[in-house]
Amino acid sequence: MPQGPFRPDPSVLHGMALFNGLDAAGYADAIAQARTRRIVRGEVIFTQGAPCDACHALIDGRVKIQQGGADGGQAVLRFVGPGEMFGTLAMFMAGGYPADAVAATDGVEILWDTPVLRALMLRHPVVALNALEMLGGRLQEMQVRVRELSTARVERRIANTLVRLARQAGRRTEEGVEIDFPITRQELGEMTGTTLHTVSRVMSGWEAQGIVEGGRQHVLVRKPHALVALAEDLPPPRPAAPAATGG
Amino acid sequence: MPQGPFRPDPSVLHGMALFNGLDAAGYADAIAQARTRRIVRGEVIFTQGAPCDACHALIDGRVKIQQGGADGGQAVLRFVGPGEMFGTLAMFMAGGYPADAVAATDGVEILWDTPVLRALMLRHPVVALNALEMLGGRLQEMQVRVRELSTARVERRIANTLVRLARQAGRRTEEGVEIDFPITRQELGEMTGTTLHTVSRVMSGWEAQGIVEGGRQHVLVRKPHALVALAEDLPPPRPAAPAATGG
DNA sequence: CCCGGTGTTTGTTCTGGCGCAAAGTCGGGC
DNA sequence: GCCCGACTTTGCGCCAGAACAAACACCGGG
Repeated sequence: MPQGPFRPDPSVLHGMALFNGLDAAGYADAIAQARTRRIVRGEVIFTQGAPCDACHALIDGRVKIQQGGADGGQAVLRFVGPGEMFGTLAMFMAGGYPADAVAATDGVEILWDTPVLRALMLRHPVVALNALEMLGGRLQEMQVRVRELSTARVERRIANTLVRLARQAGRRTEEGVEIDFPITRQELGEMTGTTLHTVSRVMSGWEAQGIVEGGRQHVLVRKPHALVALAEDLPPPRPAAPAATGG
Repeated sequence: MPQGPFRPDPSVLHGMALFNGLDAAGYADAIAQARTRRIVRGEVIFTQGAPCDACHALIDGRVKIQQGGADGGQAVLRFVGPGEMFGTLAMFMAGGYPADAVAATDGVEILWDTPVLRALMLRHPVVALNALEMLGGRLQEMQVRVRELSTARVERRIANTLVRLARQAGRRTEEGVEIDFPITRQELGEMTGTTLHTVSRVMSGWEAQGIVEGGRQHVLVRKPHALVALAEDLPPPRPAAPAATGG
């Protein structure tokens, strides 16, 4: 059942942090100016450098945000999930979108034209404060990632990346926590600052220890606690062994 | 002439991006609730994890923002200069300050208690929008840094770091562009995700080519264009030599 | 003027992880 | 059911850059 733009159901906004604390009139205001759109897997939603005409939020699906360098090097900045906004940075900055957005799965987005959302923020300052909170959260995450890339070795970085993915996009199953969208080793590499080869090697090692299980575009975390231990570089939790501390 | 807190001169706010577009009453409002404080070199202004009671802006001096990891690894996130705000992230997030702030030089800061600034933003939405612009700019910088750390080799990263420092804190002299505050090789290393040794080696190489000149806690960029070329990994600009392209 | 501490340079060794190469596997389309 | 392309795994050699180590320069203070 393909279809074009349509008016959103008001209830979708209630899950979005951007509108926390907004009164009913405000919601109506926001809804009235929004439009929604279906997205198909692989679709390029916007590209780095393109002028920013609208601000996006994802209702359903996953969108990969990546940035390419002059030298051709790519880095995956994040995967956007339902309820999250994206393409917001360009709204406050000259120079168009700072990254590419590509749909990792089919989905639905909701969007506001830039001036509309700007006006909305001036009319309802609480929305601006919510936006600050969101951007602040992302900034903090990026700072942590900068530190991580600066100081941690590859294995720990991959572990951290998987831990974050599991938290953000993990589906609990009886086998463990499963990343709920298709992701390649290449993409994991571009999220951690390494190559797909190293990601594959490291994950193979973990698989041999029963910590994770990999498949084609698929990752299952069997022992989340062990992964966290790796991410924090704690000594692996020995079942029972009062190992000497000195040394 | 040591002294304690004092009422700020209203003119200092006019240079600050946060108050762009604010009317006179708004300025008065902002000024009335602010206080200023002298800072001495080496002073710790706040530490990672400490509860955030106030939001800071620097009137004069330089402040280093750094984040430490559980493993002891440190990363320098940025150096704050006059007119810039810092400690703002904590205002929008639980968990206190996400990083340490240490004065790199003597200086003066102006600060607002967190609830005061929050209220100010609700009263004057344009301030919130300005804050979004600031945070957006920082987020974008961090994203670029993540990509850089993910994809670029050490030499290029150091070049980029110096280029950014020269732009942000460069003083034009007849010899070139001079970083206008004391900075150690260690700190440059922590800004680029490498060791002070590697920074020293790389800079020695550049010094031999006349691109930069180093001193104790001091850097002078003699050939900014050459540094930019390194940062972008362009082939070094040959004065005149149609060198063969083939390997 | 000497002295100690802090910061810098430089050498040597060692290794994590990248580049290259090739084979293997999976899934979807025809 | 087969084939093709996309994705993944694994081996191997190498090198950028870290770790270790030591000497050296500079600055401020006594």
